[in-house]
Amino acid sequence: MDKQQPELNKQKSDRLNNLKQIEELKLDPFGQRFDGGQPIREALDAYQPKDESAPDKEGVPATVAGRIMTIRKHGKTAFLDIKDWTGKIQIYIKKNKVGEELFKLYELLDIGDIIGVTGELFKTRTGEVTIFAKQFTLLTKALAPLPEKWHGLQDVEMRYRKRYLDLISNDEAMKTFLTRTKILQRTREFFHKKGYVEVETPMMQPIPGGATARPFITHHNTLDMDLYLRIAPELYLKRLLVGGMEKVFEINRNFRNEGISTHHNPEFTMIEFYEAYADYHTMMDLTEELITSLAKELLPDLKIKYGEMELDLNSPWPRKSYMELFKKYSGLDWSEQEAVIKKAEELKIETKNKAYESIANDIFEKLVEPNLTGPVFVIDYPRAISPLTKSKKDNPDIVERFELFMAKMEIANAFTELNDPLEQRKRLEQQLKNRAEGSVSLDEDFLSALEHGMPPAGGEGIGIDRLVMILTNNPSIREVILFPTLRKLPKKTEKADLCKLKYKEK
RNA sequence: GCGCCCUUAGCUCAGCCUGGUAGAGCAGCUGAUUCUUAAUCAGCUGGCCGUAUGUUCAAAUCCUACAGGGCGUACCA
Repeated sequence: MDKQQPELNKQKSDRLNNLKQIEELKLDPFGQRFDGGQPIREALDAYQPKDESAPDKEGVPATVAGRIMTIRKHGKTAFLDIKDWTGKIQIYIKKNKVGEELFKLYELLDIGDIIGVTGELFKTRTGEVTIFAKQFTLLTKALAPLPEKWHGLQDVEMRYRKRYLDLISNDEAMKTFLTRTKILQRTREFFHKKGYVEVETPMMQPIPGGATARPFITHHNTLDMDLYLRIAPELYLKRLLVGGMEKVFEINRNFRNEGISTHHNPEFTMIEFYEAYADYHTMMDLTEELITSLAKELLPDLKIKYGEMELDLNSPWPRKSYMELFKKYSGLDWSEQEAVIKKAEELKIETKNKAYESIANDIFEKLVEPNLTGPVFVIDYPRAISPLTKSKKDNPDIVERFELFMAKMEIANAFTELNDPLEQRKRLEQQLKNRAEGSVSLDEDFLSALEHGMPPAGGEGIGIDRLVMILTNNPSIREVILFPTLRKLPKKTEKADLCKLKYKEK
């Protein structure tokens, strides 16, 4: 039972046919360098007179390049909408303006093709700024059709798998990702202005540290050793503090081999920054200043709508203690161990083989966090769940740590860094003891770095993806990561059938 | 990991409850059209109804399994 290979999609074969005819006209269907183009936004702006009494700038020359989104044919004339990443402009093509030869090429154009156009700006009868084409050139023939012009690409899975189609056909997606790069750029500028330097530390680490997530393992053949994709850069950045780099930041990916959800992607972007001679109060001020300045550019009044929630980012942001919040929402004092454990069992929280602090923290996550619309700094955490943090002077069981919550999500986590090597060893050993077998060994080199003296410092990590979610009002982390982690498709994936076809002919 | 939901033309979606020859819009093709804009008008093409198994005279529709995806939940100091 040999099933016939399905025929090439009709639309694709039609386009292939157009391509052949273009080649017969001695034109290159995949184009050449195109000089002198301007962003479409700029062309549109060039037409609009600044003050309204000024006359329209009829006839201003314009040259743009972009993808054809729609074609409205009228016999010997046509209107095309072409789009680049700054905007969309209408092109008017008239047979007796561009000449017989070019008009032949126009007739072979398809939606999705990329063209370059030179002409003059004018306003149509209906008031749309348009380029009256004198000249145009095909820069790339598109052999596969675009998604539907009005609804765009809706299929969520395909939007993630074929992000290029999402970017072409959904303006909102493009906008989100351009905003994301803006946020990254502004963040870098912010830290540079504060005298920080950007550094890069290993993504592949022999001992994964700085957090407790399960790591991804890989293997180096020549060295014949296992390496772990980092779960955090923390321990390396602290080594730099020891080395005398006083203000450092790193923006890069972390990898955690845990579940996937609307708030979790296995690889995610984090900025971590460390400042010598500072503490967690310094970090709070810095964070508030940074996020406020990022938000101001997008939402000048600093009032953010995120889904159903409304966040007011105007300073000052409240700072509330962990213990206080615990009491407020659980109705129990953190020190009432028996009552707390009972409550945990009621809430179906796993309590076996778990440290008390970790059980209590589960309650915190379940009962308190859903109330933290924020922005709010939760400060002063229990020591046992914060092994890298310095204790408060007046209470060794509480540490100088805060987490920033926005829209019920943990956005940032920061400490006054623990710089006592003896205390640090104790804490890490304790942590290892509490963990299941098969956990990783102690990072002795990190401890010896501390023995050489790390200045008192404040340090922090901010989850960039989640911050972008909030600032662009996206409900899923997959909407702000260009290529989110997805399952591999089963054997029967869609083939790039045209490529095969072309290859066969040659 | 568990629960609920989704998968039909290149794209956006109906049809499924109540089994009986697979529908629309966009896109595409042919023709008309020298200021249209979700252009319009006339005609046409295009489906392994996610995959596999059942039940049935008959399955897009009902059952089961699997795959991919979404949401929720769990895990993730």
